[in-house]
Amino acid sequence: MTNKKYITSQSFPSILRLPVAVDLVVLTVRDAALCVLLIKRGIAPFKGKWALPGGFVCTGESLEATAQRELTEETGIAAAQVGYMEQLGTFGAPNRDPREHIIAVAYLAFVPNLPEPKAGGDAHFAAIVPISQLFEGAEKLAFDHDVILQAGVERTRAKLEYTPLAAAFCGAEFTINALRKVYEAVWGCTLDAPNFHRKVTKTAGFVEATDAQTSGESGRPAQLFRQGNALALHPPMLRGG
Amino acid sequence: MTNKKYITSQSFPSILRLPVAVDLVVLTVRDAALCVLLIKRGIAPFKGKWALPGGFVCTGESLEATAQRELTEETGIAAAQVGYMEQLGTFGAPNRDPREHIIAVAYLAFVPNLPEPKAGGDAHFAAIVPISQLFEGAEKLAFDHDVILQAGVERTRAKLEYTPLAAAFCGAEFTINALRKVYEAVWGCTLDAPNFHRKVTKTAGFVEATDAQTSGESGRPAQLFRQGNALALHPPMLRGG
DNA sequence: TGAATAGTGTCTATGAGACAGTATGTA
DNA sequence: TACATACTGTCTCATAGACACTATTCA
Repeated sequence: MTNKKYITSQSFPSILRLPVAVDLVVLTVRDAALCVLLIKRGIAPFKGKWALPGGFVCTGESLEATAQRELTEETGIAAAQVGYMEQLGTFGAPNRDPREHIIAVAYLAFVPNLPEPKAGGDAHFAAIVPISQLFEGAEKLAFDHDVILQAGVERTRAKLEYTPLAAAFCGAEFTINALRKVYEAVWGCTLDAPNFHRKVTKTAGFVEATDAQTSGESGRPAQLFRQGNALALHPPMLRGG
Repeated sequence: MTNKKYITSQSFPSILRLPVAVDLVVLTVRDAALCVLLIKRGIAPFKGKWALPGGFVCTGESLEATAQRELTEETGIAAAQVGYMEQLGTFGAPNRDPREHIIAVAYLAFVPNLPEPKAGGDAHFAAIVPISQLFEGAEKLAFDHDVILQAGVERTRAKLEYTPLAAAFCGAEFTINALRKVYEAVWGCTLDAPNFHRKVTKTAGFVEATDAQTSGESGRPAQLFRQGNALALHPPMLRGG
C-alpha cells in the first residue's frame, strides 16, 4: 500500500494522527532473580542507552500482532516460547519521545529461562538484566521505559497473587520447588516450602500432576506438574503486608 | 498550529500514523444497580446506536487530559465530580471502526450518583443505563464498545476486592450501609450487613470515621465515614467462589 | 411501645504459618 | 550410612461467615 493510497483512505482529514509503538516488557527468572530483556539503542535519541524492545504498528496490524512480531524480530523469541503475554498499559505523554508525540502501548510477557539472546537484525545488542540492578543503579533506561518497566514488575507481582501464571516462567512441566523459586524471585522474599507445596497442590486449578518425576538429582525425586486451567486462584496466594 | 507545521515536525516520514481516540466507561450506582453513561450517536457509522462517550487526542495532549476533556465536553461531568479514574486498556483491531484503523484508549471512571445527564454540545443524547439491561438485551453498542464495557465492569468488580475504591461511588461522606450497597450493586449479590461493617471498619485505611452522623431518617443514626488512605486492602474483600 | 436501621458478641469452620517429622532418592 | 531434597502431620492463631443480640432513632 503506497503512502498516497493511505492518505486518500483517511476519513477524518483534520484529525491528529500519531505513530503508535508497541513496547515489550519481557520478563524471565534467571539465577533466582527476576530479569528483563533490554536492547541497547544504536541510534539517537538515547543512543547507547538500554531500552525496552519495541516498534511501530504497521498497516492493518492489531496491537497483539505487532507485539508478537516485535518480539520475534527484536529478540528472536518465537511465539511458542512465550509463557504468557498481556497488554500492560498505554503511555501517551506528548513529550515522552523527544522527536515527536508517539503513543506507546506496552505489553508484558513472561518467558521461561532463556538462552543468551542473539542480537536482532539491526546493529544493537540484547541483554537479560536483573531488575534489582536497574532499580538500584543510577543508570536510567531510554524514554519513559523506567516507568513502563516499573509498571510491568508491579503488575507481575500482583498477577502471581491471584492467578496461576507463575507457571508461565517455568517450562511446560515443572516441580513445585521451581514454582516456589519463581515466587521468591518475583516477590523478593522466601516462602516456607512445606506450606507452599500444600497450598499450590490443594488450590483447585493451580497445577495438575503429570505422570513424570525428576531423576538423577540429589535427594528424593520430585513430582512434575503442569499449569492448571484456573484463570484465578481462590483463595489467592498471600505475600503478607 | 497549522497542518503544514504539524507535517514538517514529523520525524518518521514513512511510519504509519493513526487517529488515537479516548473512550470513557463512566460507571455509577443508581437505584441499587451498576449503570454506565452512554451517548446516542447522531452520525454514521452506527447512527442512532448507543456508544461510550469519547473523542480524539489533540495536539500536545496527554491521554489523561483527553479523557478529562471528553468527560466534561460530552457528559457535562466536572473533574471534581469524578470519584476515580484510571486507564482501562487499549483496543486496536484494524477493523474496529469501519471508516479506518483507529486506536482507542479506554478509561474507566467511577462517579457518585449523578443527576440526569444533560446532552453535550453536539446533537446527541446522554443516558445512564443499567449494566444488566445491556447484557441481557439484544441491543449491541456501537463499534467494539460492548467489549470495552465488559472489560470495565470486570475491572471494577476486581477493584472492589482489593482496593477501597467502592467509596469513589459514594459522596465525600457516606455510611457503611451505602458502601455495602455499592458492593452489592457491582457484585450482584447480597452481603451480611454486620460482618461487612466489621470488616470495613477494621481493615486499616479502608475508611476513616468523621464526626458526623445521619439524622432525620428512620432508625438509628449511622456514623459517617470518609475514604481511607490505603491504596490496597490487606486482606482483600472476598466474593467467594 | 413498636418499627426500623445501626452496630456488637459469639460460635464455628477454614486457612495461613511455624515447624517437627517422614519418605525416597544419590554419594 | 550420611546426606539432600520432597513431602505430610499437626499445632496455633487469625479471619470469614452465620446469626443472636443490643443500641438508638422516629412515628
